[in-house]
Amino acid sequence: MYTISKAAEITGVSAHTLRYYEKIGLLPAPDRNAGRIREYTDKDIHFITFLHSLKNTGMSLEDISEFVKDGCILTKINEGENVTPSLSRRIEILSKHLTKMEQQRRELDQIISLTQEKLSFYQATLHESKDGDHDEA
Amino acid sequence: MYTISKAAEITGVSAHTLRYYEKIGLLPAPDRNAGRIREYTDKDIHFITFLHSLKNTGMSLEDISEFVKDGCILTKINEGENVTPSLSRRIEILSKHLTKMEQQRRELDQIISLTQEKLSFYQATLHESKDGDHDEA
DNA sequence: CCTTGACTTAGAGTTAACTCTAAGTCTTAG
DNA sequence: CTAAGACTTAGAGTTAACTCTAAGTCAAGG
Repeated sequence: MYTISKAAEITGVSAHTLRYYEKIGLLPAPDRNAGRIREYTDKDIHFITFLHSLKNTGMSLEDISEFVKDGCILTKINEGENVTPSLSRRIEILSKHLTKMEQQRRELDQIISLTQEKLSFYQATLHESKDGDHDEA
Repeated sequence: MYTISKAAEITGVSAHTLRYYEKIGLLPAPDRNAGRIREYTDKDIHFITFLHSLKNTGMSLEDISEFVKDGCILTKINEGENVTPSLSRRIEILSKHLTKMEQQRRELDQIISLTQEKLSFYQATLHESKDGDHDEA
């Protein structure tokens, strides 16, 4: 069990932002200690970290919202609540996001490869120049 | 050779934004037809697409700027201009970005796997329910 | 010749996503 | 008992990255 500031520290999302996310419905409200103070569980922490990853990979809060709510990913879908959208709708949303993420993954891969190439080239150059040119400008 | 609006169409970056990027120094100024109208080459288009990928994968313009300028990735580094930073500095910058992107890729991979799992689960459920439950809410 | 699409500068407006302030309450540990 | 850290609502301020408007110029095509 973690307080909001502890959760902030662990996840890298500020306490302010955690309350903000809760307010806009992006995060489920955590349980409260004696009905007063937020108590984040490991599961909550995990979920927050997951959202943070989605953000880091360039997804907007709006998209994340649709993704986690309608897609119900990582949230309880088997507890008999009647709030889940239809199966085929969920499949549609998840497929859409999957396609987008796979495209993004390809782009990222390409950039990583390019960067690695460039980097090896530089490093080779640095080695060669040990007896000859010098480096600093 | 492409006009700005053609380039916009191809790359998905608006003409406005192309001029904006040029203005803030993110894009090199393309050659002009009779010194007046921007003419984008295939190389320019390629570079713009590359920048767009960086953006899509969540990099800020500031980071992109540092990445493409100091890292000199995809830009001319072998034409005897004295503007390149030192080799070791470039290596440092590229390494830093590479680490960040690799972390991002790990996160993205994780999300993709999770999504794929969820999706197969849904699809299996959909198949099973062919004789029994029905789908639409 | 006039419309279309390119160009310019300068600056205003917008949207997303925070980020903070005010102004107050409550509770527990020292 | 008081300071620290939790909480509340309501709303103001900030930053990034566009996005658009104004108000004008210029050149080529139908």
